[in-house]
Amino acid sequence: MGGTVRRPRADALRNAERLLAEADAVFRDRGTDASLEGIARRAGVAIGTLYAHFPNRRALVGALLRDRNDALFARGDELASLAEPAPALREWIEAVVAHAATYQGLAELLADGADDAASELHASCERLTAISDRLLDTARRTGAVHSDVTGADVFTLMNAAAWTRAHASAAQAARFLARSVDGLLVDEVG
Amino acid sequence: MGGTVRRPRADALRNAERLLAEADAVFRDRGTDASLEGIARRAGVAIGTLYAHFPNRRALVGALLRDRNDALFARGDELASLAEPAPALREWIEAVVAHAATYQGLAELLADGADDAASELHASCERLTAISDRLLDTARRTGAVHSDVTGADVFTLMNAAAWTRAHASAAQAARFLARSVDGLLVDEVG
DNA sequence: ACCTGAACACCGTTCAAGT
DNA sequence: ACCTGAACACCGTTCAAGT
Repeated sequence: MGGTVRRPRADALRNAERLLAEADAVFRDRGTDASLEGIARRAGVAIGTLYAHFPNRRALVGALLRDRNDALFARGDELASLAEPAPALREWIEAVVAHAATYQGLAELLADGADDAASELHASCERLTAISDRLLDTARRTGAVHSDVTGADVFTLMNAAAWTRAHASAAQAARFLARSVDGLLVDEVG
Repeated sequence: MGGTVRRPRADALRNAERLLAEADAVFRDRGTDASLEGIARRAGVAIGTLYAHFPNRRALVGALLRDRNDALFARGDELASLAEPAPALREWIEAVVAHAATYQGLAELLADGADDAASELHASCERLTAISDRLLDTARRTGAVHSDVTGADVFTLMNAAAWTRAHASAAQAARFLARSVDGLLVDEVG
């Protein structure tokens, strides 16, 4: 109460930014299990500085994802107000899968984060599930989707598909995702 | 040529068996990424002994799986000769998923092993895919399964489902698997 | 023929000391 | 207010020396 928010020191800000930039590069290359010491080294700071800014690996990943998450949530809200709910749901799932596959290991962090309230990624997992539920609701009203599918089901599917992207050929992963999404939708046969 | 196969020394045999027993226990507990040093310690041997018997982690996992794999392959051959191909395929998939989920991390080793001819698990991955293809063939002949599904698709699905078992609630994982298998089968509606 | 364990290179995490 | 880097505890992997 009455505590003034101090603006961070300029060097601290610069260090945080360099750490994020190097972490992004390294995680894209080697996945979210990559060495944190290597990231600090590449950013030109001591390992203690990395821990001062990001108390653990998930916090670092979470910071890296913040902007992309916001864009994803906004896109989800847009899609929810679209005329055709089936393509909207499909596009939503594809966007989230692409997101969850940006780093190898991220799908695991997300899947685990949904069930762990202490995870730095927990809130975004709940948001992804909630948006999925919303898209399903409208899709259900037009009979485009099977009636018993939940947002949690979609969240599970998205993580499994993202994981598959890192552990199967691109072709196999694409087939898996397409088949999974088809399984949610009610056959549009005459 | 003419080389006589030497029977291993009794102590070497005992060490290998203790290593396998402890590795199984530890892997069930902590997954296939668990410390090999810890396993050697628990088995009462030096770390070099573990490496002498099993040159790498995959070789250790592979040795552990040998018996279970044989049982699985035999079951697959049985199922292939069953009258009703749809339930046979379903049971096959469920058995393999249970197998691939015995250790956390095993689904990843299997998925990666399919594309890596150097992996100690490669041969069993190919066998699982081949048996899946056989079951699909007979299922296709009775029109029970979608015509474009391949053994590789089923293999991918099984790994994704096994991975999900370790990274979602049991209920979610079961729903995911059930929905995925349903997606393979042609609707049996009148 | 097999086993031991030191040796090397690496890592996560904390925290006293500096600026 | 922030940064440094030593300290501690741990690990994978190899290989010379022993039995």
